[in-house]
Amino acid sequence: MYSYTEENYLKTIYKLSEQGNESINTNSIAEVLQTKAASVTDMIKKLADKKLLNYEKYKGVALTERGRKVAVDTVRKHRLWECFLYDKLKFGWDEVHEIAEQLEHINSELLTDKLDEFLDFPTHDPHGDPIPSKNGVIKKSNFILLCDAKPNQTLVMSGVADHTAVFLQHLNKISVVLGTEMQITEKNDYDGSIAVKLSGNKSMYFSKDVAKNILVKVK
Amino acid sequence: MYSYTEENYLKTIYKLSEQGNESINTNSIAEVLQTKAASVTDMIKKLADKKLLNYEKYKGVALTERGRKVAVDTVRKHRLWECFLYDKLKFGWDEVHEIAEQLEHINSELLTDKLDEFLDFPTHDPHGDPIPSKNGVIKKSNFILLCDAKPNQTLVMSGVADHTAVFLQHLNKISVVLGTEMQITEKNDYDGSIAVKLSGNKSMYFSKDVAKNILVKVK
DNA sequence: AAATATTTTTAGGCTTGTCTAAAAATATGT
DNA sequence: ACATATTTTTAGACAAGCCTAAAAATATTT
Repeated sequence: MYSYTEENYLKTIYKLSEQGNESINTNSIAEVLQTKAASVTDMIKKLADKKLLNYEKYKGVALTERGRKVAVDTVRKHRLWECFLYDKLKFGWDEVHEIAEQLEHINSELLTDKLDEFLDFPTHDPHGDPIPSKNGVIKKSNFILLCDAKPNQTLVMSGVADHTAVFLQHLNKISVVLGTEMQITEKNDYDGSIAVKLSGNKSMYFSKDVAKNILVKVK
Repeated sequence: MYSYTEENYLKTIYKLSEQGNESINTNSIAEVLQTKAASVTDMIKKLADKKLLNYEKYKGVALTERGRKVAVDTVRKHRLWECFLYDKLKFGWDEVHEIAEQLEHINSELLTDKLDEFLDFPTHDPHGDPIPSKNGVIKKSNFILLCDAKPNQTLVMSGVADHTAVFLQHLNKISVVLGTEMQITEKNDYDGSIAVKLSGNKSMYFSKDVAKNILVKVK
């Protein structure tokens, strides 16, 4: 239906839209896709011709409903494959993204449905991101950043704001995984660092850089 | 490493080689890949430049050792994915090929290894074809065509010579699956048809057209 | 408001993989 | 063996997706 490249453009524009930006500009797409602005302009025109984007010269782009559907479907496939790689093949959560970048372009609706069923209809991928439903609905998570959480509540580690392998590997190193429970015991205004209490009377410090990339929910 | 298209050319040349032909000619590749001879010539030159094929103008091509390795690895991935689709996702054996044609191009050695392990190191795909080992060795099956088998031996249905969906669906219809046991009770020279006895005192007729596409092994 | 800086688009070109039409080589038939 | 048929290759073109360099539009400074 749509090419590998077209799907990647749509997915990128979708993700930039999710990050708040109303209208997406050429350079930001180029940066994410590691390509040049001129190439982005070419593709934007093509996708606008196909009614997947609304585009006015020099004014940036926004997804149409059709474009959004294609993007969300690609995200759905990506996250389902990540679940497969993590749950079934025992890949680490720092390894799944790269392979899912390829698998997300496999074109078979029946395959996606059967994979979903095989995985027992997961709601979140290994990084805590929600998996869109077949008809394109994404359940908004009510997660907050650890650095914004209040002390003395029981918090459950539920996701990440930084999806890079290096950050995920750092969490591995300090044994922080999805489901880890903690209570903030101390917040230091000076450097934004946070001390928490974990189960079994263990405690741990998070620098601001780490705390601002950890998503938790209040238990 | 190699493009989707390059892998498909190498796989096609490999399969044509397996079917006996010493040197593979341009037109037969074009026919399998549903493309034109001119396109094949272009790609052949490219693959020969990359030392994946031995090629002399107007004399056809043969895989080099390197080319064979790439082709066999693609076949390995294809057949492993077919096992996954059939065993885990419960696709029919007539449905798996088409999807595996896409999945075989996913590029991750670790993924292939972990998939192999997840499937418990299968030796044959859902059509009875052998799965090459990681280092490129294929165990030759000692299967014979049903039409060449002798009467009064116990035969085990073990593979197919025709991999098309229509043939596989026909076998579904007559309930012939891998593992079905039978004994030939009658061979008709006139039309090549064969009568067999199945378990539970059931019997069945195979036309020559069907019998020549069923592979069995003697129990 | 003019000058400067930044962003975006256009113009033209490259590679991959495809095509058609014509030329060249090989194979076949008499 | 020579004419004809078939196969293969070459030549030139096209679409997708990318590039660089230059031009045009927009944004920012002063």
